[in-house]
Formats: sequence, C-alpha cells, structure tokens
Amino acid sequence: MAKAEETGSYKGSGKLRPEEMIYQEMLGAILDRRLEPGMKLIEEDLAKTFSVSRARIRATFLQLAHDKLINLVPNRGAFVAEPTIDEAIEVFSARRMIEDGVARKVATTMTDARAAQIKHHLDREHAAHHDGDHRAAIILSGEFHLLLARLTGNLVIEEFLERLILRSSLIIAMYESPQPVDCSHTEHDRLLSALLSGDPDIAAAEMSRHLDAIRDRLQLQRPKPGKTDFASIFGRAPKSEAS
Amino acid sequence: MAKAEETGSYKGSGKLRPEEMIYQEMLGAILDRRLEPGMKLIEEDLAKTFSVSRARIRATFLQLAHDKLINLVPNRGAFVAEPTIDEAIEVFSARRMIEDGVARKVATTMTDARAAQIKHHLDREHAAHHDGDHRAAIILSGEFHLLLARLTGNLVIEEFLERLILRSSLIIAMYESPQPVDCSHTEHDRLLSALLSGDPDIAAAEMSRHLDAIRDRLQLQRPKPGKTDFASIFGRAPKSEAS
DNA sequence: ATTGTCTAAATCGTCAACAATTTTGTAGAA
DNA sequence: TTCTACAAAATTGTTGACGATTTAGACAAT
Repeated sequence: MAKAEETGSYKGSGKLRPEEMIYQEMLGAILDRRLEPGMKLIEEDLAKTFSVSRARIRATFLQLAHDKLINLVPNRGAFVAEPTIDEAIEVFSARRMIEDGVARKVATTMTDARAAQIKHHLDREHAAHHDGDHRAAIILSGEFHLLLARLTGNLVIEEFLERLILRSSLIIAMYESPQPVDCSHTEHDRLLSALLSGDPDIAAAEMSRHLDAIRDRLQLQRPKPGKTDFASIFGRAPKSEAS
Repeated sequence: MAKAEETGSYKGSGKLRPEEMIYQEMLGAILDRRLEPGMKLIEEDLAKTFSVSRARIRATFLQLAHDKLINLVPNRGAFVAEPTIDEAIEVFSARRMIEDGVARKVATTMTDARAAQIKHHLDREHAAHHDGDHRAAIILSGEFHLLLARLTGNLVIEEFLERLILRSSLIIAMYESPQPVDCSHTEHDRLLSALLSGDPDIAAAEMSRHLDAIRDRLQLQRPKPGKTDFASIFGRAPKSEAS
C-alpha cells in the first residue's frame, strides 16, 4: 500500500509546532482572500492574534516571503503578495516547463497501483464538484498536480512544485473569472487518459494544454493604470465626490 | 578568527544589507568546504564573527536551510548539509527534468546576439581552465547553466535553478573525484552547437547527456554498510590506535 | 570495561524593552 | 487652496537577558 506518509512528523505527534500552525493559518487566510493582496501585515497585531512573540511572526514572514506569498519591504513591513499579470504568465509557463517533464515521467512509469491512486483522487475531485464545494475543488485540483509530482519519486521536484502550486492558487484567487468555470476536473480526466497511453509526448502535450487552459481562463487583462483602482472597488466614477 | 572582509564598495555608496553579506560569506565558506558538511554552526560564535546579533544569524540560517545548504534541527542547532547519495541523484534528475525544457526553449529562440552572449561566456570558461583556476572554472560552469536559464526569460525558472545549482555545487564539492577531470567546458561547447541547431529535441538530448555526465563523474558509491564504517572514514584498521 | 545516572556547562528558544525609521497628522506660508 | 515643514504616532529593527533543552564530563554500579 503506497500510502503517502505525512512528512515532517513531529515528536510525540500530539504537539503541533505553533510555527507550522501559524504558517498554515496565514497561508489559508491568503488563499481564501481573507487577507487580500496588498494588505499590510502588522507584526504586533499578528503576534497578539496568535499569542506569540513578534520574533516568531517575523520568522513566519521569512517563510512566506520565500514562497512569494508576501512581500517583505525593509523598514516598511510585510504585504500580501500581488502577483502581476506578467508574474502569473511566468508561473504557468514555468509550471508547463516542469510539469511536461513530470507527465513524461509518470506516463512511462505507470502501474496499475498508480493508476488506481490517480483514479481515486479524481473520484474525490468529482465528488467535491458534485457537492458544489468550490473551495475543496480548488484545493483538490492543486493536489492532483502534486500527486503526479510525487509519483515521479523526485522530492526536489515535488517540493518546488508544491510551492509553485500554492503561488498559482494565489494567482487564481486573484484573477479568476467572476463565474468560475471549473472544468478542470474534466481536463484531469483527459490527462489521466493521456498518462495511461504510456506515450510521453502525448502526456506532455496534454499537460501543456491543460496548464494553458487554466491560464487562459484567468482574467489577465490590465486593470491597473498605476495605482489602486478605487473607482472599480467602490463602484463609483473616479472623480465624483459623494458627501 | 577570520576577519570579515570589508568591500569598500558598499561603505561609501548606499548601504548594502549586512544580511546579504553574511549569506554570501557563509555560502562561499560552505561551497569552499571551509565549513565541512556536518559541521555544527553555533549561533553565538557566528554572531561575534560577523559582529551582528544572533537574531540576524538566525534569519540567515532560515535562508540557508531553505536552500538546503544547512540543516536546522529543533533544539539542536544548525549543521552544514550533508547531501546523501540519493539526494545527489535526485538533484541532478530534477535538473535534467527542468533544464531539458530550458534547452528546448533556448534552442527555439536563438538569435545572433544570444549566441554571442553564450560564446563570450564560453571564452571565459576556457580562459579560467587555461589558467588552471579550478575554483573559477567551477563557478563559471554553474553560471553557464544559469545563463541559459536566464535566456528563457522566465524568472521563476531562473531563481529555482539558481538554488539548484548552488546545491549541486555543494554536492560536487562533497563527491567530486580526487583527480578532477574538468571536461565540462568541452561539453558546454557541444551544448552550444546543439542549441545552435535550433532543434529542441537535439538540444534537450545534449543537455540530458551533459547533466548525466556530471553526475557520473561523481564518486557516488555507498560507503555505509548499515552502521558508520569508522575504519574507512579514518583510513585506519578498525583496532589500531594511532595517537 | 561498559553502562547508566547525575551535575555542570553550553547552546538554543523566547521574550520584552529600547532605538531607528517610516508614516500620519497638524499648522503655517505662498 | 496647495504645498512645505515640523511634530507625534505607529511600526519595524536590534539588542540583551532569561529560561528551557541539550550536550559533555565525572562517577558509581554492574
């Protein structure tokens, strides 16, 4: 049984490191957009919120900054990342470059057990979609890609892709269409078919198509003339003063 | 007590963060093996050495740990990373997966200016080799790969590969053959030819061959029969006491 | 001689206070 | 009004100290 072990098990298993907890908490808040892109993150406030010292918040900031989920500005503080359109394009381009290789490898090392593993995951995706659980669907969609990375057996790739997928999630949360067309689970089905074909070129091509499709579903227009567009935020004409 | 060299450049002009300086200093020491794999890094000693507080050393540790150049063990401290053989294999496998894509992209976007840029770099590599400057040759060899990554125009790939190349450098420093056969500059010439062909498959194949060659030049045997083999480690017969 | 236990030293983890910097608010002059 | 200068507040950066944990050494017991 090739069950994915929980890595980084802490001694005792009862005590979860507050460090990790805070990271996960903030990560979730950012991806849920409870912390909006650009928002200032004040050390002391967060320290009080989590009942820890500022030093710990600071360490967490370094982690998040390394994953490009927040920006750290010297003497100014931390801000939730605002991935630009160019960044978004680059991230998906990078993913395509890497995940093409992943698809190639998985396609050529497919076994029945692995196929079953992927199918099982797809079932969960379908279930979430059927239940209308949009949030779960997004998470599972990311985990699908992570699962394929894990099947390459290469921890380096797996870890890097994990970060890249988180970053993608922020991008998707920021640029997704108002009416989310979650057809990705259908695309994942097609991806599985391609992987089962055993042909690396077919698998890679399908992966490329899929990632391009995700990117193309985003609303990557240029809504930023330089500063924050208050007019659209408040639904008013820029110059009208209503007092 | 090694005195930190003061590069007068940042003193007069804008203040360069000592943070960055310390990272680079430690990075260099690790790659030069002045800090040997497994060596304990004591916060207070380093803080005194660099005339900074422990907090800053701690932050630097987080950076280095993120790049897998040191290991951070809770309540135990920081240790210079000792990449295992499996890790070494995984790193080069990951690089091949990524740099294949890089080679493909560079091959299909080649211009005269870019070709000249690569040629210029190769000249520097040849010069270093001709001068017998082994250390410079290793650095330039890494920068060659980084240059190709940069030519993809994808910052995500560039940054990731930069870290991976640093990690590779540590691996090479740890496992390189006693008599270093630096034929990589010749291989880089062949790589350029492949890139100039414009055929992505040829370029990718040549890149794979090159990275495999680097890996195969390492001495990746398994010196661990289960327990630590003190005899081979210390080059003595198990029972002989020589001091 | 090896193992186990205890004490002391070394080192990490945490915190709260202080200094430096940036941001905000206010008042005055063109 | 609009801009500038200055003062006050908020926030980050840094330091040193204190407690917790781990390591090393001494010593007794098997």
